Amino acid sequence: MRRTLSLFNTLTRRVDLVVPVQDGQISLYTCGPTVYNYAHIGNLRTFLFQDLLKRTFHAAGYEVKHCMNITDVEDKIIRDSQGGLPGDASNAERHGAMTALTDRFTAIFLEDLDTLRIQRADFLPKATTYVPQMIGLIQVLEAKGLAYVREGSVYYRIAGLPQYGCLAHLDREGMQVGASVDADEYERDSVTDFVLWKATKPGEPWWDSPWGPGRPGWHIECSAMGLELLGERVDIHSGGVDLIFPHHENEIAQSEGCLGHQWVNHWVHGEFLMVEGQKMAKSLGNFFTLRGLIEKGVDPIALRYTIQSNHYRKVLNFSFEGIRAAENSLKRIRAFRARMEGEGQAGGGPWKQASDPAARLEQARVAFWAAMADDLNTPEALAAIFTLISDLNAQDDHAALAREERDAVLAFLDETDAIFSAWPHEAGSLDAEVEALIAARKAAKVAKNWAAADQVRDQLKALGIVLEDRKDGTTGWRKG
RNA sequence: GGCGCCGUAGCCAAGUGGUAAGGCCCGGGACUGCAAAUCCCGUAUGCAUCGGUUCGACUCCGAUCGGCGCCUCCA
Repeated sequence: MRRTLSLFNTLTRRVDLVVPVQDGQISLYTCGPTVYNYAHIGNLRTFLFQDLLKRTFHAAGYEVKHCMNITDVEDKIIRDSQGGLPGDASNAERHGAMTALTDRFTAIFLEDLDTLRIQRADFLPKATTYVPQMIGLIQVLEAKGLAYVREGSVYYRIAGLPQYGCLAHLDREGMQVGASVDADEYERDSVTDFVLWKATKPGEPWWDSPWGPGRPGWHIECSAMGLELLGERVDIHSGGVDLIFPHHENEIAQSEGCLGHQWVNHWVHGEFLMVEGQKMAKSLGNFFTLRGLIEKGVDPIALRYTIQSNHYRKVLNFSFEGIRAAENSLKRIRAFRARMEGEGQAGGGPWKQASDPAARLEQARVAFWAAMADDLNTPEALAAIFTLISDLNAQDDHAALAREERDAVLAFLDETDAIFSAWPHEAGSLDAEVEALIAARKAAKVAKNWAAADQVRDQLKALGIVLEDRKDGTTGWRKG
């Protein structure tokens, strides 16, 4: 069974149904990191949103071909990697220094993704390995009259492409170009033209090209890798809102200028993250990396949940209070899972009303998917899970759910966890040890030696195990 | 100057023409040796403010106040 999904499309500014170019298959390009430093949690919000997007399509029955590039040549990378080299260093040495930096931070970035349970893309191309394709693309643009050379650099001629501005909804008349830092640095025909190939400068690594030594511009990287790995028609292209202009607008200009037809059907952008009500900035002391937060005791999965439980198109205000709320929300879902994995024990207090667990479950599934299909409305989708939890907890208190009903609920939790990856089945390898301690505690309880009984409970709590006494006199446990 | 977003309970947050989902926190009760988990009850006469349209508006329109983003560094 395949579900249809709709997403807000920056191109149309509407929530549009996603209709794949190839039935049942989604090609997804997401702009990856520039690997010159640690990713901060704002960057990671975008990657978490894209993981949600990808996993949702996968869970909805699509095959997803995902490409995320690694930008490993760029101004800041050059700035940070070339400092220790002598002025007469060879080009090979310069490339070596650049690669040393980018390899290091690429590895760190991938570790961060693993920590957050972000699935690896099918393709993780490095820009530096696609320079020939970039040069080829620029040559096509040159042949079509959309690019021109000035002093060893190549520029895109915006005036040659009528649809320029269609993504950002900007028109050239309304653009304020005075703020451009580079405005007079290059010999462009128009200040709005952008660079495709940069002529080399002293102290920079370079590649040979038909226009002399130089290096690719940032925007051309994504066009080249996207076209090469995902083809001429891509279903979804995604990034942070700040990439709408100029990066994605320029990608469209390059790719469509080259192809002569539309390249990407759906452009999807994730909003920014703020910290405690302010922009994240090193000067404000609120600049967080994943590793920094973990050092402060933040559970990375709580961060994942915090970010994914808010809508991706709304500014998210990160706070430690929010992390705490997320941790407690997750406890509730996980405790419910543990309860469903165990056996029921009826006999609770008052309740509102009986329900048919199977019908109630199906209702939750329908609500969950309706929310996810409507532009990834995760707050509403999670609400469907929480109301199910409340209803079935009450139900199970009174008339214990049968094994097959519990298994059906667990299947739904697995189905939703395939997207959120925050309430998986936890294998209990400590069983024997824990059971022995529980037996010891039971003996103490029978002897009404409460102090000894509580000591066992504290001992297990220190190991991350929470005990739950049941009505029938047995004791259950779970990680918590 | 141009384009655009947001303002819902202590905190987070969905809804967007038919009378306020959900989570966290908090108070009361049940259960328990005490807990934990769970359940039951309670917690916004109101959705920034002021007007307008409508049988009816948080939801549409206008104005105002407040916060934010983009207009070639940026997730």
